[in-house]
Amino acid sequence: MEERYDPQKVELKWQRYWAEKNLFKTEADPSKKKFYCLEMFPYPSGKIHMGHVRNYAIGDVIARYKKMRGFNVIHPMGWDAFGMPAENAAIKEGVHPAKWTYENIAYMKTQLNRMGLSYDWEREVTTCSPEYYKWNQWFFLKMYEKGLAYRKSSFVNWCPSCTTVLANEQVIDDRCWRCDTLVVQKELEQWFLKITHYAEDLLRACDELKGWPEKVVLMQKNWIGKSEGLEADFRIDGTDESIRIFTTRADTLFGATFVCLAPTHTLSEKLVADKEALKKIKEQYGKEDEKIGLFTGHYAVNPVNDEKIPIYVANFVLMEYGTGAIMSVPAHDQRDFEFAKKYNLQIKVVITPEQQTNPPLPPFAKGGRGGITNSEIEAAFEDDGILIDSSSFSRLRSDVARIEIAKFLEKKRLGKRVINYKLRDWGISRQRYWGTPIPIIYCDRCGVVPVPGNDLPVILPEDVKFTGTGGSPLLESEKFLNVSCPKCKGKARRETDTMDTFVDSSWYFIAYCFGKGKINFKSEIRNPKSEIGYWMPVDQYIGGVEHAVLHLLYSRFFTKVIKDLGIMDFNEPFINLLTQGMVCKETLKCPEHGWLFPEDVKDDKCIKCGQIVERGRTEKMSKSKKNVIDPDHLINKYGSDTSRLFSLFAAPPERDLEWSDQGVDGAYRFLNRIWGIVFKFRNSEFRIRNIETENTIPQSALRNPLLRKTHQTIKRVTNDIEREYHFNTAIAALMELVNEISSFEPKTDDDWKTFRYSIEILLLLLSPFSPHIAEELWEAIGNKSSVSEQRWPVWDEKIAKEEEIELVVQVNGKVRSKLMIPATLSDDEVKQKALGEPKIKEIIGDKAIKKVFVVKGKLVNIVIGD
RNA sequence: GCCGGAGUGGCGGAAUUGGUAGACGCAAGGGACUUAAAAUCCCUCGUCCCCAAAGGGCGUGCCGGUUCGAGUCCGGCCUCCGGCACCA
Repeated sequence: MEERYDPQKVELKWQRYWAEKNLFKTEADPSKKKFYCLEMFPYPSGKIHMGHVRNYAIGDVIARYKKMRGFNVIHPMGWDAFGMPAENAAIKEGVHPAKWTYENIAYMKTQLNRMGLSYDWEREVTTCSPEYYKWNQWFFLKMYEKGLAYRKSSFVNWCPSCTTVLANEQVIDDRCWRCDTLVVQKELEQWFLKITHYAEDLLRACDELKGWPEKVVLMQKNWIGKSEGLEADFRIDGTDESIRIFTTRADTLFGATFVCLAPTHTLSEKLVADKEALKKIKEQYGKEDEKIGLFTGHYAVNPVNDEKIPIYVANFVLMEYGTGAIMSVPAHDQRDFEFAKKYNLQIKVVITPEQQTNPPLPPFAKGGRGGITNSEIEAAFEDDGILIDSSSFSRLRSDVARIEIAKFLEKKRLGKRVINYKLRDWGISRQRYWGTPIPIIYCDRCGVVPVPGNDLPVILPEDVKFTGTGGSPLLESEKFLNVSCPKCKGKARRETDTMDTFVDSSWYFIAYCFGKGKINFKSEIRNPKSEIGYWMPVDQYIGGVEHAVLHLLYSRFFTKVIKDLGIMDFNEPFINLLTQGMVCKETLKCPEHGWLFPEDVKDDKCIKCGQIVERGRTEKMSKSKKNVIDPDHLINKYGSDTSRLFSLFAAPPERDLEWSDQGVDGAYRFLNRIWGIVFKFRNSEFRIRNIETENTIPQSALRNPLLRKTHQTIKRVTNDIEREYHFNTAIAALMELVNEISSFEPKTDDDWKTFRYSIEILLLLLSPFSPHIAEELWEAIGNKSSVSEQRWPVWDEKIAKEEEIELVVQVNGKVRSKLMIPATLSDDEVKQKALGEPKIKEIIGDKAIKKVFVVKGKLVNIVIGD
């Protein structure tokens, strides 16, 4: 053994050893209890970043720990390999997306291996390979058969820069989530997956997600956005037609003073004569900055009171939600209020706050009831209250009135109670090349024809041109485009759109269950020996919170579809979810040169201009803010054991982690100290006398403080890992043990045995966090087999227990004294000890003792009078 | 605006059920070793009063409450961070 710790040498050695022994290969074994540990697979962008390091370090600790606890652990990794950056690289640099992607994968795989992660690489999946995406197409066809995949024309978010459609959730503040370009609306024929079919299931099952962070469950619930309301028919005056509206506020129906249609509503086209004006509204559709409307020239009849109210087309009414038409109640809805003000429409108050019914009705109705003019109201009153001016429903409370008015309209057959969801069907069409081809053929004679199952996969052709202008390169590929119709054998064309990459990641965790990446879902339908049945669901999923809605919701949706196909029999894919925090670092900003790298700053000054540099707040690592740490550099300098250890020690996993270069030094020092301890042991006389491992603790050493500390540490580390993976405190406990071992001077053979034993335990406990050094030192103290094949140690409560405790004595809640007492004393004895303490006697003096509280093993509080 | 979460030393963070606030680490200061430096080891380290010690006061964003006892529970506020946001 060398005196100096050389992480590069040690890590390479053990990475080779693990690979040669194929130590992390797993096979289904129904006799063993399984544990599925999964980290979100990366997009192969070129290099891993610190977010990955953290994510995968967390997952690896869990996988290694569970393995030592005796579970049959499946811990796979793969590549989310379709996506736009590959195509952008093709356009910019002329590299084919496939080449670019596979080269990135190769490099990133070496990076992951350098981290010492315990993956079973035989299960690796790559979503851009035909063997993988074939099943995207297969699922699509299955959904098509069941009516869960359909095509419709709709307005979509269009990013002019990426020349593609974006999902609603890919639009952030009206801008493209990738390139920040302002998104415009464009009408296209799109393929949709009917996730709304499962809206209620997905919502209800949220309550089963006990192992998920509450906030993520809440975000899912909000996204699904269930609301109960009423659909009501407003007849168009002078015609037989009517407008169906949706409202959650049936109690305000008497306050409706106009009706608004979405610009794309079929009736808008019918009712508006001025097509130019309508077109303008359409262009402004969904724009949040301004509400604009257009009077149709027609009137609607309010079904509750037969009042005639004007019909408008308004840009703020969404076609996608409810019925695409609303009744407007400006007195009780802020949006309607703003619209009414702008177009000078009537505002009628019908709800009044509960406490203020009598006598005045401010601030809404200064002039009493009726005849209220626009100028008298400053804002809509949106809360529930008591109904007024609502015929026989007046004086009812809002919650009651909603039901009563709904019943009334149902009886008249002019309305019905309905449930609405914010959740929309999932538009999966992308006008992009680097994705899964949608397996559909368009025939002039037969129309839309699905590709027959036996013809899968529809291969993405490689010989296409990337111009960067216009639409998808597939449009130019005659070979791909022209096909004979599967039904009539006539001339037909292929669909050229590809699928949203969220489809790929919606089932990859199931794909890992197939050994050696041989995915075959067909053989899994109603298969009692299914490997999916053994491995799924995922016991622990770990990833960034940025996927709290999209990826997780889509995966839940796919799980339900796959269950309905008879492939699996559980509802939810991920039992436990851990959303790790971001990796952040201090930022540096020069007033002239903007963000600076740390090496551009000397003595708090910018090396370019000499101006004082502002130390900005710590923010998520990003290239643009120049506060990133490159994992390659880090591992070259300190090794992966140190990198992993620090990222686990600096903060609990779910919280943001602030990167600190000195903190990394500290972690490195800690590993060096352990190295030093083992080196000391190796060179000890005891070791030389006992070449064969001596590993029994003699009876006479059972009360050794180091042995006690060792058992206390097993307990603490185990509990900290079990208690929501609090690795930071687990590592702190290991540091305490190392401090204790360092200061321990073995003299007798018993001492040496205890010394060796505590080192052995230390290495076992350390191994999930920093596995390479643990292996190396495990070997150095004389063990033959790999540390990762050992069982997790168990503590003995009797040994861990302290013989003496420090008793805190309080008087009136203030700490006045501390004394050591035997741990075995009864409450009464403890009380007497406390009262007998000279200092306490002095404080009490002749004051009356009112009460004495004894907290077992901890403290005594004596309450005295003045 | 709505819905969440969080505020603890110079810093990252501990405190598991209401029971010693500040574990562990970082930084800082002092010392040992060394020709010197690095590395390593030892000591100090919330704050105020006191020459110092002993001792004591204050202290977990702010104000109040419950309790023998509150970082932890309750009520009200402030600040910061996330998510959602014309969803009728």
